[in-house]
Amino acid sequence: MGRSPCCDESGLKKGPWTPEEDEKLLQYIQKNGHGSWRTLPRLAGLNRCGKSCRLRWTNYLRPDIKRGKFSQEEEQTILHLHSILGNKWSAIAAHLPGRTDNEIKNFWNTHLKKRLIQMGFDPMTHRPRTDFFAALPQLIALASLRGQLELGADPAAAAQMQAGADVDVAIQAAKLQYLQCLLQSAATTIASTGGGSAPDAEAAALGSVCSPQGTHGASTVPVSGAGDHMPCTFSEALLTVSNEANQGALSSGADDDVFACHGGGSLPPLSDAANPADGCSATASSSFGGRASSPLPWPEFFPDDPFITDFL
DNA sequence: AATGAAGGCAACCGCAGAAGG
DNA sequence: GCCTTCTGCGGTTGCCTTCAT
Repeated sequence: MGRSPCCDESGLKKGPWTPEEDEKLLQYIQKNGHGSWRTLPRLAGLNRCGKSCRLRWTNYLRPDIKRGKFSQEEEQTILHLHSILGNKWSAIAAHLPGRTDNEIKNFWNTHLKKRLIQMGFDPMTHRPRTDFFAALPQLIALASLRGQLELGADPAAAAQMQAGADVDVAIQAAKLQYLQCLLQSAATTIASTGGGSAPDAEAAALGSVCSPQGTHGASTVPVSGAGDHMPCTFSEALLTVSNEANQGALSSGADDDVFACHGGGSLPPLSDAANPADGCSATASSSFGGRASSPLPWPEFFPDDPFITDFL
């Protein structure tokens, strides 16, 4: 490709647009359409390159542009589509009438991305940060070592603890297996990140996301069934929660579904933890894989989680 | 009130693919 | 099939505004 930029001709104005320039461009396009962007500036009497005119039109002057803050529904749609499409801003914008790709990109970079990071999610994969998982084995080993040292240094305490050993060992084993399950999930995520072609992903998005006309909310949850689908990315969790909230189901134990992995101290079955193909091993190729009944830990798994702090 | 830092947004730049000759 | 031109997209930059000290 290597083609020279269209704006390298000297004498063409750059930088912010003046109201007069806006008016000229608006008038011209309303009268004649934009036609060829390259010739437009000359015909419209603008000392700008065509590229600059096109950008100004599509991002600012277009009459159907929606201004103002993004609604919660729009946020959810962006999060969901980004988890599937990645940085395909134009594709995401196509699902948000009145919003430009530039606006969505800016909103993502300045708000949503930071929020995900703050909540411990990788903004690219929408999954818990892998750097935490990378450090987890060492933390576990350290905790184990500390426990053994304490036991060895105090025989009386060791004897006392032996009394409740059966229960403790069982709990610790369960917790360990649960953590292994999480680690397994992280490894799977890393290994499979980036899979899937864009058209496929977009098709999947189209199938599961709101219509362009914006009937969000409950309908944004994948059609596969909110009842048996467990969230595995941030946006899915968000969608599931909001969906269930919309249905007034949260108060009747629906949150047990969303936060089933450890919410309230419940743990996945031990047999499940040993099986990499079960629900505790997330696959990143699609957010909507056939995980019928196994809970996923992602949405609520944080380093400061009571379960984790308790374990360590 | 002044100043520096951080945040937010508009616009630019360069690349890649499509279209046309 | 190759080359050139045009358009669109995503990443990045820089300016302006807001906030904190």
